[in-house]
Amino acid sequence: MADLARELNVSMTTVSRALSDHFSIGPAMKQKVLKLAKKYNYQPNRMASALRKGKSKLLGIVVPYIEGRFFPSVVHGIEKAASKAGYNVIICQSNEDVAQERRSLDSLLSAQVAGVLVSLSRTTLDYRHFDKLRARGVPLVYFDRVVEGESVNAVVLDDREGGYLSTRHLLDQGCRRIAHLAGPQHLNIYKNRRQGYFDALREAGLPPDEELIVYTDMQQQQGAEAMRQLLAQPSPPDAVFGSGDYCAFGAMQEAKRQGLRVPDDLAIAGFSNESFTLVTEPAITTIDQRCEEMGQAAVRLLLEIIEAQGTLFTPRQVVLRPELLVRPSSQRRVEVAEAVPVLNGRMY
Amino acid sequence: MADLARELNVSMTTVSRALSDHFSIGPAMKQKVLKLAKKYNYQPNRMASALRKGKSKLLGIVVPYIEGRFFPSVVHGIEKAASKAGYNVIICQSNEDVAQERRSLDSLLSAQVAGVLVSLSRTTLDYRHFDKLRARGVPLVYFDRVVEGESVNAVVLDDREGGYLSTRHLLDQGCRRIAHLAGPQHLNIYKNRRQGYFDALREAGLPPDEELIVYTDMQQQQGAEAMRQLLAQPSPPDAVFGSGDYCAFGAMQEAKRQGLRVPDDLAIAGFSNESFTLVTEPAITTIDQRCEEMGQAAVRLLLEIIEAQGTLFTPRQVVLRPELLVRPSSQRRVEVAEAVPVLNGRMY
DNA sequence: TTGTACGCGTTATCAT
DNA sequence: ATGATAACGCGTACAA
Repeated sequence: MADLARELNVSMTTVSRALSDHFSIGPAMKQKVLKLAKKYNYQPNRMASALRKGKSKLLGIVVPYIEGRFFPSVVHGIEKAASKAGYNVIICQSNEDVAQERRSLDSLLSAQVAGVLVSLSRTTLDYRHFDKLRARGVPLVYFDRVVEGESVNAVVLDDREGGYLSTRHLLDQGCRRIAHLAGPQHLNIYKNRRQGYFDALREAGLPPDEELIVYTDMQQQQGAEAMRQLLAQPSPPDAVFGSGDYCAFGAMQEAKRQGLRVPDDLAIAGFSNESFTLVTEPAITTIDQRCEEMGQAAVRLLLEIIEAQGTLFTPRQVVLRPELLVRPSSQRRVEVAEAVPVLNGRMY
Repeated sequence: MADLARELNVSMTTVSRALSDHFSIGPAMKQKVLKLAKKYNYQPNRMASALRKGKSKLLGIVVPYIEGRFFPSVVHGIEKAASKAGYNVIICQSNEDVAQERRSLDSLLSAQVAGVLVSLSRTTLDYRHFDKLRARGVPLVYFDRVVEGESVNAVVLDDREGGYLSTRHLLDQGCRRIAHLAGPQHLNIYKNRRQGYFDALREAGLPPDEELIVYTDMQQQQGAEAMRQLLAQPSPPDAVFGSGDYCAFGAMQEAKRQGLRVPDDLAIAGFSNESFTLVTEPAITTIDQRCEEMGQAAVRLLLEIIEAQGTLFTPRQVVLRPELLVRPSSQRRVEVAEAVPVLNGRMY
């Protein structure tokens, strides 16, 4: 900037204003400055700007990990929305570890981020480390794995609705003994999916049967193990709603191994729309979590809060509607000819 | 810092030095400062530090997108390695678009990153925008989709070896007419995979047959379409080596649809170890690309260059060895009982 | 061992 | 419409 100012025989103030399109600078001057800036390949130093203004153009993300389908897609959505708004995104992984989550937050604070998006680690039971953000006036939006309550900003999928839709669908297919592979109940996503399952049963006038609920860690093996338990019962289930695709798939494998036909003897539904659910035989009915929308919604909310800095902002919880994807694993009566499922995957 | 200095009746210099563990500060003083810093919840301002020192603790990543299996895993590896070294990572997506790739670089320069990791967009044919980095003294490491040549720093998979291993394996299974679903040849990864295919054939004394090579965009549908073409030929192939898992899967579906048995009538191998390859029937033989290692290796190389700033550093190309994962889609003679394949996927 | 004073690149304030 | 100046938070050359 100093170079430009010298060459144009104006002050740095003028240059700065011209570059940031300040109204008090004449169009002629602006043109001259911009042209010279281009010529010299001037790059604004955002750090200096942020230091001076006390406002950076950085957002922080803290996720448990970047793998599988869910988090990468959400991050994808976040980065897309953020960059459109002129923000860059710093990403941190907590690796499902509170201590690392804490360190990530400190790191982001040091980096002077303008706001933070968090999905809680599985081992986070105490939320005090997030107070630091508040204390420093850094807005926070949770997504998916959130702190419950009206006092936080959060974007979540309606997991209850997802559980409800799945179970309801299985009921519609004529199933009456629907088992549920539940996830760790201290995570509200799994609690809510189970609640949706209960709600659908109740609505259908079926009493919940504890025998039909198996608690798992959501892995494929545990799904298979759970299936073994369920099939060993005197009156085994005629359908399974799994809280996740991996365990649902494990259950399906075990059922097939024992000679059951899917969906005729046993209908199956999973959760998360993992890409592999499209290529199993049969393809697995599942719930799409609107990952990318979730990321976008989270960024929108966060930017809103950032812009409302100073003003009082009433915390808001955004709830996204899940989408039920009906596939052969649960379709007992095929009414319409089914299109061949196609992976719309990337080239790698 | 000013507050601490005042409270301890020392200068900011002393505080600064104590916090950065400078040798000229006595242990007693250090303790006092650190204690008070903790009490006041002091967070260093990295921006100010970076501005002053001209060196930030930020690395930039530019990837085409964050989806599928490959890039998320590499990013995972990068973030892990970077944070271990005290760096934060800013992530940008080019969305396979040169213009956006350019903007991402500008953005990262503005953010004053200490170094950049890039995997080229599919539409990048001209590399001049990367000169800006050099001009500004910002080290650059390419990974996977790289600029060819000895003059750049890069980490790549030995794609040729991957193609060779796959084809060699198919030959070992007794296949003699091995088709190849090739990818866009201006991307070296696909060129190299094809080269490996050629090499294996030559080694086995088989002449390459252009009839057996179909060029695709790597999508599932094109794989199926390619399979149709191949099976319509007078002497159809007895094996297919696909440059990617999606097109290999499309080919397999089409083959099954036409009544062929896999692997007996047609053996199939893909590339990339997408998670779905484990759950198809049969599970698809593929090549693991060592995604996480690639990320780590890229960071290691980048940090080496950063630390060698000023010194002359000879550009280096790191080549990772691919791993062939043999699965039922290509195994004609099962010699050992196969363990049940298990998705080691995350809980979502 | 500690302190003084300046500068990193930018922008807000006040003056012209 | 433009300029002079100070300040954001930190690190360091130099002096003490």
